Amino acid sequence: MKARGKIKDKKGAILNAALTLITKYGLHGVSMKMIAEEANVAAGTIYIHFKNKEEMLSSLYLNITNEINLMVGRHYKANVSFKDNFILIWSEILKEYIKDQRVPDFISQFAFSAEDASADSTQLLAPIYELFEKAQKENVIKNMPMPGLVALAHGPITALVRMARSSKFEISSIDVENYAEACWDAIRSNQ
Amino acid sequence: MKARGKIKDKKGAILNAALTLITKYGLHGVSMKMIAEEANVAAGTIYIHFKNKEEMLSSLYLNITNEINLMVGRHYKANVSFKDNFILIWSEILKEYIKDQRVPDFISQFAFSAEDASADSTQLLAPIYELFEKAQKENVIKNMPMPGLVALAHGPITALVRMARSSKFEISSIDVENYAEACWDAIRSNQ
Amino acid sequence: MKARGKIKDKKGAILNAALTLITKYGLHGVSMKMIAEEANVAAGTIYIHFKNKEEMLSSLYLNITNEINLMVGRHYKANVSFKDNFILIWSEILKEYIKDQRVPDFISQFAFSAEDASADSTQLLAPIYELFEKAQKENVIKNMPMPGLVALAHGPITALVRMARSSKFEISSIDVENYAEACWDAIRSNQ
Amino acid sequence: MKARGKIKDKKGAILNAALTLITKYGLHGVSMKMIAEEANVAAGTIYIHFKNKEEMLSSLYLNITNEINLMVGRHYKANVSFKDNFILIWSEILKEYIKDQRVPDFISQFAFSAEDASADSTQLLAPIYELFEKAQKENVIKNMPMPGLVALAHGPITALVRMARSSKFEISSIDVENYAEACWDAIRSNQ
DNA sequence: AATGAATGAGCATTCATTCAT
DNA sequence: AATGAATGAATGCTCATTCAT
Repeated sequence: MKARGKIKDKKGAILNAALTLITKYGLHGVSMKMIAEEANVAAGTIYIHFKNKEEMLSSLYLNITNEINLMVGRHYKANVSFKDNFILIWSEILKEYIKDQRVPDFISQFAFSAEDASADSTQLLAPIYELFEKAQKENVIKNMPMPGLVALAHGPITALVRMARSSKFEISSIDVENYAEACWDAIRSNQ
Repeated sequence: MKARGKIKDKKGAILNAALTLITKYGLHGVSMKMIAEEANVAAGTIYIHFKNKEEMLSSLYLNITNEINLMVGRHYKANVSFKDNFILIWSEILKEYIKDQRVPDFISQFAFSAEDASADSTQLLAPIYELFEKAQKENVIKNMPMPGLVALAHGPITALVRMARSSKFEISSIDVENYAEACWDAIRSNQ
Repeated sequence: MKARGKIKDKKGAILNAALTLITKYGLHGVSMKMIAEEANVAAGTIYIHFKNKEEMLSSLYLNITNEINLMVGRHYKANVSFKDNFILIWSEILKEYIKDQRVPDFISQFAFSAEDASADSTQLLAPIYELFEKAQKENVIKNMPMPGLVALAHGPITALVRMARSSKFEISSIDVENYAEACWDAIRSNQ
Repeated sequence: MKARGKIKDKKGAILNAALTLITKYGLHGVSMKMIAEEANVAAGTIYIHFKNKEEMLSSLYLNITNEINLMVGRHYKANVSFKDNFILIWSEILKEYIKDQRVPDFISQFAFSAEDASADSTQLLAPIYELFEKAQKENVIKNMPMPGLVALAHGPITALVRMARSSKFEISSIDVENYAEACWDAIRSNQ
C-alpha cells in the first residue's frame, strides 16, 4: 500500500506532462508554467527535479531514446539473419511510434530543432551500429559510411510517422512490413 | 524602369535575412528585431510586407519549396526513363541542399516544428507526384500509398543533410549518386 | 511650445522614478515593474533606454555624481584659500543633500551595497583630488594617502544625512558650517 | 552536560554562515538556501531558530554590535583622559574591523540598506554616549548634538573600511593611530 | 512605404516560507 | 528539533506587434 509510488512521482509526472504538451503545441509552444499545470505541480517544483528547461528536455530525450534502445535489445534474435532482425526491429520501432505518437513527435521536434545538434538519430540507433558493421563486412548491406546507412534506414521512419500524424494516410500493421522491406531494399547490397 | 528592382528589394532582404539567421540561430532563436536589423530595415517595416511572423515564415517556406519545384522542372527530361529522372532529380536536390545549407536547414526546422502541421515534405515533391503515379501504374515502383513512397524517397534526404550539418560526415558528389541509387532501390518494384 | 520636452522624456522619467522609489524602499526593494509604474511607462520601455537594471542604476549613479561634480566646479573660487574652498564646497554639498535627500540616500545605498565595488565616494570627490594634492604639498592638510583624507572628509557627510533621515536630529544651515569646520579640523595639518 | 555546547551550535552555525556569505556575495546575493547549505543545516531549520529572514539578519546585527560594545568596555580605562580613551577605543575598533572584515562589511551593508532604518551607527556607539556627554560638559569636545559627534567620529571608520575592502589602499596598524588622531581633531573642542 | 519608440503579455527562473514526515 | 520537497508569488527581461510621425 505504501509503495504505491505513482501518486508522489512528481518527476515522472513532469516528464509525462512535457511529452504530452510538446506533442500538442510543439517544442517551443510549451512553457514551464503549462507543464507545471499539466503535471499538477507548482511552477517551482520543476526546478527541484531539473536544473532548467534545457536539462529537463534532455532528460526526456534520453529517457525516450533509452526505451527505444531497450526495445531493440528485446527484439534482437541472435539466431536469425541480419535481414530478418532488421525488418523485425524496424517494424517494432515503427509500431511503437504509431502506438504512442508522442514519442516520434517529440524525437523529430527535438532532433530537428537546432536545440542540440548532437542529439540526432545516429544516437538512436547506436545499439545496432555493431550489427550494421558486421553485416557490412559480410557484404550483406551497401558499402557506405555508417551515418549514410542510418539516414537511409531511419530517415523514412520519421517521415512516415510525421505523415501519419498529419492524417495524410493510415499505416496498418500489414503496411509496416512493406515499409520495412522497402528500407531493407535501400540498404541491402545489390551484389 | 531600371530602378524597379529596388522596390521589391526590402521584402526580399527581409526573407533573405530571416533565412540566414534561422540557419545560424534556429527557428526559435531569431526575433523579428534581429531579422529587421540583418535586413537593414526598421522593425515595423516587416509588418508592411507580412501580416505577422507566421505568415512571413510560411512565405519563406513557400518561396523555397517553389524554387525546388522549379529545379525539378528544369532537370526533368521527357525522353529518359523514370528511374533516370528520379536519380538525376534526387541528386540535384541533394546537391543544391549541400550547396546552400540554409535551404534544407530551414526546411527541416520548419517542417519538424509543430509550426504548421500541413507543411511537410509531401508538398515538396508535389510536382513529381504525377510522374510517380504514372510509374506506379507501369509497375516500375512499389504499389504503396503515395505519401509512403515520398517518405521513402525524401525522408533520407533530410536525414542526410542533417547529419552533414552536424558534421557527422562529408557528402562528396560521388556519394550523392550512391544515395540516390539507394533511395531508388527503396521505391523500385521488386517484381 | 514644442520644446516643452518634459512630457516625452521617458528616460528622465524612469531615472527620476527609480531615484524616488529607491529612497523609499531601498535599492533592493524596488522592482523594474515598480519603476515602470511610477514613471508611467510600460515595463519593456525601460529596456529601450537601458540595457538592464544594473546599467540603469549605474547611469543614475553617474548622473548624480556628475551633478555633484558640477556643483563643486560652480562653487570653487581660485582666489581664496584651500580651507575656505573646502568649507564652502563641503557645506554646499551637505546643503544640497539635505534639500533633496534622495540624492545621498541613493548614493549611500548604492555605494554600500556590494553592487559595484568600484563605485565609492572616491569617485565622488575626484574633481577635488587635484586640490587636495596641491594642498598636501603645501603642508596645509595632513600627510596621508588620498583615500584616507577622502574618508575623513566625506565619511561624515553620509553619516550625517543618514542620521538626519532617520529623524535622529535636524541640521540647520548654521550647523552645516560647524560640521564643515569639524571636518576641516580632521584633515588640516597640525604642524 | 558536556554535550550541551552542541545544542546551541546550529543557531550559531546559521549566523556564522550568514555573515560569511553576506561578506562574499552581498546582503542581497545570499538566499536562505545558501545559508542553510553553508551551515550544514536543512532549509527549514533556520525557521525553527528565527521567525524569518529579517529577524535573522537583525539578530546577526545585534550580535555583532553587542560584541563591539563589549570590546569598548574591555578597552575603556577609567584612569586616563577622554582623549586617550577615544583614540585607543577608536583604534581597537578599526583594527578589529580590519582583522575580520566580515564585521564592518556586514555592518555597512546592513546599515546602509533601507532594511532597517533604525539600525545605524548611533546604536553602535551607544555605550560611549555617556562618556561623550561627560566630555562635552567639560568642554573637551565640541558643543554639537550627540548624533553629529557620532557621525564625525564613526563616519570615517565605515568609509575607511569600505575603501580598504575595494583595495583602494592598505591600512597598517601605524596608520590606524593617525586616523584616530584625525577623528579626534574633528570632535575635540578648539577652545 | 517606412520608421523605431512604445507596449504589455509572457517567459524562465528564484526564493522565502511552509509542513508532512 | 530537524528535515527538505513543495509552493507560488515575484523577478528581470524578451519580443511580436502597434502606431504616431
